[in-house]
Amino acid sequence: MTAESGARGGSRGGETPAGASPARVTMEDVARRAGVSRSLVSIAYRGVPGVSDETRDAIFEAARAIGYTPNSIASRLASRNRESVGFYLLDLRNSVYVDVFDGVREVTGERGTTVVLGVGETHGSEDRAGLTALMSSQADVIIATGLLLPDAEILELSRQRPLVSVTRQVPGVDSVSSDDEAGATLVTEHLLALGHRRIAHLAAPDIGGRSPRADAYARTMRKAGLEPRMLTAGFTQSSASAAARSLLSSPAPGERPTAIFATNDVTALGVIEAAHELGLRIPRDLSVAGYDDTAAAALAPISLTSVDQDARSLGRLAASAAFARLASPSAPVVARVQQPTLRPRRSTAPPPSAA
Amino acid sequence: MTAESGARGGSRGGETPAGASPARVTMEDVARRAGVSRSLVSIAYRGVPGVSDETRDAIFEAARAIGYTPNSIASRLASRNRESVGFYLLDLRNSVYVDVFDGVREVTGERGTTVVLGVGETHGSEDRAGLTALMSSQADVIIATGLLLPDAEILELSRQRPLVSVTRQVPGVDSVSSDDEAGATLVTEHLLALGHRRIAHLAAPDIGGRSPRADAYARTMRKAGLEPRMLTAGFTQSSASAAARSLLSSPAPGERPTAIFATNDVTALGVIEAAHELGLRIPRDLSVAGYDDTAAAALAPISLTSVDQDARSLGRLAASAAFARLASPSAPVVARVQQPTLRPRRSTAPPPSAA
DNA sequence: TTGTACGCGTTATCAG
DNA sequence: CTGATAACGCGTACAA
Repeated sequence: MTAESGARGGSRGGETPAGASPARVTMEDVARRAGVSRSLVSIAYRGVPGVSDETRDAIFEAARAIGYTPNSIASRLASRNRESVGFYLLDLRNSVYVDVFDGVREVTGERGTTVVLGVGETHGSEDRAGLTALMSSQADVIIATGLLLPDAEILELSRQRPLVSVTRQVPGVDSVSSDDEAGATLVTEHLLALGHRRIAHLAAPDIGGRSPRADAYARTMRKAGLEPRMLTAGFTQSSASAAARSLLSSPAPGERPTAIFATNDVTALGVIEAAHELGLRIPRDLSVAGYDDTAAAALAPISLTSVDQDARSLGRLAASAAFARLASPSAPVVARVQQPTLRPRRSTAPPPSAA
Repeated sequence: MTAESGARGGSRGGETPAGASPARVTMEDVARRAGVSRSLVSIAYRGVPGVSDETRDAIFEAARAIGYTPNSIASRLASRNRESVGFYLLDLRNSVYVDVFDGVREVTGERGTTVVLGVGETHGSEDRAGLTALMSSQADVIIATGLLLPDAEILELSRQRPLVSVTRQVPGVDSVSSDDEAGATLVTEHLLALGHRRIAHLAAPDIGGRSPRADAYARTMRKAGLEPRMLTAGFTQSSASAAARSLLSSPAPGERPTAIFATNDVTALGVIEAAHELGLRIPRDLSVAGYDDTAAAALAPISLTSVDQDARSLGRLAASAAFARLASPSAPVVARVQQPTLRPRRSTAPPPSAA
């Protein structure tokens, strides 16, 4: 990402930009131009009955002529429309969250609701800022995925504004999630069935909630009479890579895990990177599994075994839940859970010893 | 992405959600609770001088107690602060745009400006909606990357609101971009230097602007005495994959290109997919190069030769340009251009014949 | 159908 | 520091 700095581009013949009209054009202006009252313009723009087709056309024509753009800020302030949804996602670089977003847009799109976006940061672990920004912007309900806050704080925030947590269950808060225990169990059993015994788990950082994936991994290992072996890394690929590197290089050859189950695809990619650096081939020397069935996992050269939680569907359900909450604020808390699907790919195979 | 439908989750003991307070708490309420005037509360929240530290604390304490969240909607309507920036990006799945966004956030973050997001759709080619949404939300300047609109329409939109185009030059509009001709030339020359002669280019759809990458490819080929061979695909990986599949399977063996230069990494990944399906190995049977130096390109198993345009830096420059435009609306149009860097990786190698 | 008047929650000004 | 008052641009009865 280091690139030569740029040359100053020419300003084609000293042109002056077209935009930048200092005074904003308002409905008032449109009304005046069209020779009608401001209320009529408002009515025309909202599409409610009360304007003749001709005058309506005249109004839009006038608006176009003077370059009017409706002010949604003022509009939302004036109207009691309690139907706007805010969407918060942790990380734009993890496509699960983007999938969720797409799902949300699918249903909000149908209802004509606009969605305000808030974006967090994996390194700052500061969803607080993004979340409160959404609240300040008067989102009437917030759909959040990838929340890093401890359960207690999420519950507290949901006290200020209805909140639907996606991808993560939070007691006392509406949520739509996938059965992470089931998914992690599927992965671990898959690895066991292939003949692996030294299976390590690269867990997500503790964020003051449950850790269903890690728990299910550990339980399944113990049930098979094996000792779980966990290590923790951050949320980024590079931090996972560093963790995996030390795991794979330090122990005695016979100690090294033959398979690593990473808590998600992003970190699984980090494991793959580390393996490459160490000259370990996948899956010959090491099996790797992730979680989320990200786009990258499906790429042929990667072909990462993963778990599909159908994030898009989660998004759809979350949007429905959000609207339902808006409709009946005091209905009981809903925790919807979906069943995930294992997607076995070439990154997992029998261990070397079993070959 | 097809997953089993979900089971209805239990509603833990019929709890009722915490949130959903029908009446919104306002500054008025805070003022009353703290025993001060509304003006003072406003002053306290804006951080302007005029409040003693003690009363300020008291105000915030009162606000916390009754769960007050400032209403940024009302605030922006009332304030004459014309400094808000809207950011539009085409596709959340193409990490270049996310890089640009990060760059923008870097500088807006320093200035404390919040950024409103608008997201487009690659399949709909409808940036209009996203853009006008940003205008309606009263963004005072718009930074847009991945614009699909024809030059003329962009120019027209920039008439309504100052606009900075990132990643693409548009005559008459502020822009920050990378020298695509230079980058594409680097790639083509790289392939030529490796000994390739049958080099195909997978171009982006025509969107009514210039096509610097395709042009540079064609020019460089001709200069080497070779016939350019172009085909066009959509913006998605799958459409690129389909196009590449037909290109690679139909022609007679000796006709098949030995290298494909795709217009960006997303489509290059599509080419890689197609090659895998056809049993062609990279780079042994086919060299592949992309553009953008996306995260996926750097992954060891992919190792895609690409061009780094330092999108993050583009984002930074765009934000600066946006603020500059806000400061002097009638300054001449600026077109800043950065020089890209070739990132040769393992996906490109000498052609089979030269081996 | 049209125009009037009030309110949304804040900012901003100005005289106390 | 306070309290009153005028915007901000528009939604929304209500009356004409």
